[in-house]
Amino acid sequence: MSLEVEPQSPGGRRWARTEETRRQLLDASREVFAEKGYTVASVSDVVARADSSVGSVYHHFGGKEQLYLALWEEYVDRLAAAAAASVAKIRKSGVESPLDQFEAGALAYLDAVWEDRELLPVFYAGDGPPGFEVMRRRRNTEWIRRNLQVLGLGASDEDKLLGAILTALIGEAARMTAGCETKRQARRVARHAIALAQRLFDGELTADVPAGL
Amino acid sequence: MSLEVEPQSPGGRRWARTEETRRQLLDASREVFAEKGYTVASVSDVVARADSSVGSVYHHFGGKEQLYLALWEEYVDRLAAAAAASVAKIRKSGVESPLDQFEAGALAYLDAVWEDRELLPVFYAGDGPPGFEVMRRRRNTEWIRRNLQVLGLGASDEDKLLGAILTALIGEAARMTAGCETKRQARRVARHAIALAQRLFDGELTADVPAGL
DNA sequence: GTCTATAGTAAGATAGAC
DNA sequence: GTCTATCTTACTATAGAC
Repeated sequence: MSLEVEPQSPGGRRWARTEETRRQLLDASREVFAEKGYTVASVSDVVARADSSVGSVYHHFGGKEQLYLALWEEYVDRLAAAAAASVAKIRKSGVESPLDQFEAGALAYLDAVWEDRELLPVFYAGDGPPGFEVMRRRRNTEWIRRNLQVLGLGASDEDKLLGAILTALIGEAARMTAGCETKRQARRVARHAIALAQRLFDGELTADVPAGL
Repeated sequence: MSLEVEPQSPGGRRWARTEETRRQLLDASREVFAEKGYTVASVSDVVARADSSVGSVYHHFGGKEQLYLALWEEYVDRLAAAAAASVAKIRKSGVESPLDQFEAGALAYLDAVWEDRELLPVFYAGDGPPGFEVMRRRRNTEWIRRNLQVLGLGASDEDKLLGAILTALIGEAARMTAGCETKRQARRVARHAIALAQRLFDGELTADVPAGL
């Protein structure tokens, strides 16, 4: 957007300062959105918390909505990365079974949800910018479907429904783990949810997938 | 609220007129909310469509939010009534199995969703008054749990999770049936969803429930 | 890049005539 | 009960100094 060509001062101060402002705003917005929700929270609330200014919000993000969206992007990236890393790791260790890979990925995902549990209600309370809920749903469903296409899910109505339900199932598991006090409890919930998910696959896949899976 | 003691004119005109205004506003709001969503739609839009006035909205409902809520109450009542009627009917005909009763109720529910499919996105798009999403979720979960307690679901974390997931499952089925062109397709989706739901019960209930179920 | 001060806008809500 | 006209409020978004 703006010209970033000016040479940074020794030690990268200039960039560091800019990035710091961005971070401060994101961190503050996380707190404020968590407390008040998107609709009620105002830009003033955020900048007050961040010890920054309205102008900076507009400079860095373009407005309240984009600030919220930026926070969300960071969040989903973090969760997706956790899941992907776990899957990569287990594949490297020689596990080929898609179901086992799903289990590992889902578990890592839900662990990450728990670690960052303060943030989940912000995006799942149904209080975001107009159109956000639809966007979030689409993105989640997309992601689940991509992760499950190894299991041979197609584009039939039945498979779409299954995909949507699995997405919802993971979503409910996420809500519940996010509400857990301890990581132990969260893990328990996660494992149970995954078991339920696998119960849904079972009937669906027995036709095509070798029994050894 | 106001004094309703004045004698109605012959044929109940006075009351009829009042009720008519209420209905016009509800019907108009249904259309407007369906087209623009809650946030974007304004009270003026609604009264324009209803050939009514802002004052009337505030007189009858108290504001935009309460108007939306009234529309929702009507909607959920209609769906719940359809489900309850179907369950009552099948029980009267001698069916005792909770699972069969669940099937009948869910099917009737989803049929009703399809009949009134224009309205579903209004309440499931995540665009309602602040706090609505939470309220809707609570209400749905409550309702599902009440309907399933005959199946012996308790208050453990596991059962809560199962309840939440079943609620979500019905929700996804509802979204999808609402998007179907024909009643035939909708039925297909509904049946499939119910089959998936029963797959979730199966593992859960085999311990307590006689095999004959 | 950061800030303060201000403008602009819109919509929910109310008062009061009929 | 119904309507019109108006008020009030609060926010997003911008302009412009530093």
